[in-house]
Amino acid sequence: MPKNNGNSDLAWPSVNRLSEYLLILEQFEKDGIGTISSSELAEVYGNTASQVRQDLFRLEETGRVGSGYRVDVLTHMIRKALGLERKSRVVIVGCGKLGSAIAEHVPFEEYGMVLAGIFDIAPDIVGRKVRGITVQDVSRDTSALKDLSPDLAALCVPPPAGQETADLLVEAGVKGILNYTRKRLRVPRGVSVQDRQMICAFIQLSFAATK
Amino acid sequence: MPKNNGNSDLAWPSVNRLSEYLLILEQFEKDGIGTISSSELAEVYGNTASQVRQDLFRLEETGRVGSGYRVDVLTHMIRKALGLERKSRVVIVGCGKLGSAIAEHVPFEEYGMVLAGIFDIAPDIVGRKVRGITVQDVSRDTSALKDLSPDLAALCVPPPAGQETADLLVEAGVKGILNYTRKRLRVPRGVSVQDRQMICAFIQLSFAATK
DNA sequence: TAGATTGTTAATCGATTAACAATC
DNA sequence: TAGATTGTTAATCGATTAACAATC
Repeated sequence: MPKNNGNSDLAWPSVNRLSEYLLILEQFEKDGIGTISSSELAEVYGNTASQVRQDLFRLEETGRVGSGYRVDVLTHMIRKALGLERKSRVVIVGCGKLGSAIAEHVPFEEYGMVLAGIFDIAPDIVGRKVRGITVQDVSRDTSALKDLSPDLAALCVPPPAGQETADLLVEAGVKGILNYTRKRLRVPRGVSVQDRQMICAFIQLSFAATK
Repeated sequence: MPKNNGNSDLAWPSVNRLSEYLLILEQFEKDGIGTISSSELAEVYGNTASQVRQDLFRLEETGRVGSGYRVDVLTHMIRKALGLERKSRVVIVGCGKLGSAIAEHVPFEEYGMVLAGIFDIAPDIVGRKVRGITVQDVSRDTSALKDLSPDLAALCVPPPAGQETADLLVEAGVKGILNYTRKRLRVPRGVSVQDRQMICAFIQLSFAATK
């Protein structure tokens, strides 16, 4: 039986769905459900069984003909395919409402990441403890950022500081930036930026909702 | 010259890009740039000139052969195509760090939306003023939500309350929900949900960054 | 005028859906 | 065994890219 080798590259739409399947499956796991079929997963996700199978087909090991997928095996395989054993080091830059929301609510440890540091420049924020981490001053001491050897960053500073801060991140070796700033960022090749402007989410939602 | 009628339906990937073009163009406008070419926009967005033209082609009125697109005309046409004259009424449910970040930083008014209300259930949050709006108690008075006749909602409550709160929103007539909760929501047909779990953004970023 | 650049059709590419044999 | 359901290939559909005539 031909098996798929784990390093086959996943299509981008597939990666997006897999990360969401993972959350769904973990919910199933918590609810004590041991096995699911592609059509059950499709029902919850909101796509087709065929697409689910096509997505899972790329994974190393998947289901059993006739009886479906074991939830525990599947979550493990998705984690592996998405590279969640990597222990990526995350930093948050800008610790206003949004930055601290991310720090406090995103379960990094559960998905192979570590919140390595939090930065800001405002005197009334620097020095505070957020989720057990002391907020450091980016402006004064660039080496502090570099010393953390961060892989990924969430950029939550006010728009005017966006590019400048992104440059610092790149210099510190960050390879991926989640941009919550309204400004577009210029980064060198090899660094990926995902734009996550909240207003766009609302615009898209408003379009979808009146369709 | 064949012109495109404004109600032609846009492809979903196109809608997503258009909402981001809009932010870019507004930045250009602020910088005093009056005209841009498809290749300049593509350069900033990070796609091809051909794709940009294909996206803009669907709009009612677009550019001028030989000399590019007028930034002001284009922003106006994108706004029109995305339906941003609609004055959608937005409510935020759950006013913790994330909910209040959205309330304070998302420029609803600039994009044809109104922040109509903010809700929570925690006694220490209800009654506070956030962006000039008094946080109301959802649990005690469901009619308060209904009275606002909300169109769109951002769901920022803790996971256990997700479905229950979504039900309230649907009952109040909400047609689109931005789900920041980790749980999947069940909603009737006709209501659209966009899942915006932050951890998924990090997972996707980590995958993209190590690609 | 010559150069630039859109509007728009056609070609290509990739992703989704359909189908069904294999088999638990 | 019969029913269910995957693994996997093929067919379809849609989106992106290429190309170029029209024209500012």
